[in-house]
Amino acid sequence: MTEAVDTRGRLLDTALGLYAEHGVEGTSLQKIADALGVTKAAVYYYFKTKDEIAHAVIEPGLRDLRAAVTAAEAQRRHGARVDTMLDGLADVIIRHRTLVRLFNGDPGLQRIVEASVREYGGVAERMIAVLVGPEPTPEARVAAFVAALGMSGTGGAPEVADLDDDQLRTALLDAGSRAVGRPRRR
Amino acid sequence: MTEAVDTRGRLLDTALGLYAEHGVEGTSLQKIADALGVTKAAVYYYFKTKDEIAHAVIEPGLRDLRAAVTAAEAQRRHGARVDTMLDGLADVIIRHRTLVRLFNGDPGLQRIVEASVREYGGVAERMIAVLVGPEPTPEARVAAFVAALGMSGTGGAPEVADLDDDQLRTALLDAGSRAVGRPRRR
DNA sequence: GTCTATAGGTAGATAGAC
DNA sequence: GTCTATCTACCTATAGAC
Repeated sequence: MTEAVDTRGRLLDTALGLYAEHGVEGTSLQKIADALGVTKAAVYYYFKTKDEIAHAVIEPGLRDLRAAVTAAEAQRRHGARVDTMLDGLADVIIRHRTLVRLFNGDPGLQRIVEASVREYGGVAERMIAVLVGPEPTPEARVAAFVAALGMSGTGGAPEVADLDDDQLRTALLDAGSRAVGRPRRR
Repeated sequence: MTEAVDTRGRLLDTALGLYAEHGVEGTSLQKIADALGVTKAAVYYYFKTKDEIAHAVIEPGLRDLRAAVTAAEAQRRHGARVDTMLDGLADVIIRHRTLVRLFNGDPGLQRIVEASVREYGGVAERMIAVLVGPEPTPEARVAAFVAALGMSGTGGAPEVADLDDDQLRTALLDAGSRAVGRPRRR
């Protein structure tokens, strides 16, 4: 614990907020520096390049999602794999509301994610594979995408920002489960 | 019908492709001009500003979506309103695969859309209102967003680009209908 | 209808003072 | 750890030739 404020952490928070507003490619280092109240040169003290900032912004969300996918893959039966996956996805969405929306939508952020294949490791593809299950029909693939993209997009939408974490988590899980054809009992 | 190629139309197609790759704010006039094989000045012959291009790119999709929402609102019973809305949304998604994905995800494009409120007219809000119905519980609101954003995001996803229009349309409609709790009969 | 040329500004990135 | 100053490259946009 240092006495100084955590400038690096504040920088990442600031960058995420600006990404949500202007997209990654629309967010200049100047904008980040201005919003943070420092100069561009100060930003370069923490990160060597612009891409490195975006990379650091998405890292925590990517870590949590990878853990959720791994937990789902560990289940033996298909039904349990799907349930565990959607449950873990809902948790990740709640913990990273803004980030997950950009992850699905902003082309600039997607470019960053795909460029760093090492850490990425195809986590989205693994998630879809779990949701699709052993019979990869077109219908099953589309249903998996609708559930995953619908839950992610909704979790980051400003229109549901008024819901508290528990309400949103439960409602996302219900809708996503129905989309893949596994409605939850009440 | 002119002998000359439709440069203005090619320009809009080119811009949409670049938007999908780099986002609206990451797409410069230079990139558009280069991809088109002309100079920036030629681009300015057709459009006075950068925003005007983005505006023209989204206009056809916005028109079709508005028509679909209006048709749904004209139905008397809630069930018919939802069915008509999802059916119309699926059609719009099929006709504008790339655009609809950006519409939901790219912050730069959303800024353009919201800036032109006249043509916009809150069509997204009207669509959600139709899907939510007379009882706007948090669960119903979330389900409406999951269906709409899930269908839109999936329709523009490169992973389903191999499906033909009819296959994708039917699968999107099935998954979206289940998400809002109105599963279709087969 | 497309071009060259250029204005005026901002981008990412670096060097070196404090 | 943050600053000033600066580089080169690119940006949007305009003026005017052909």
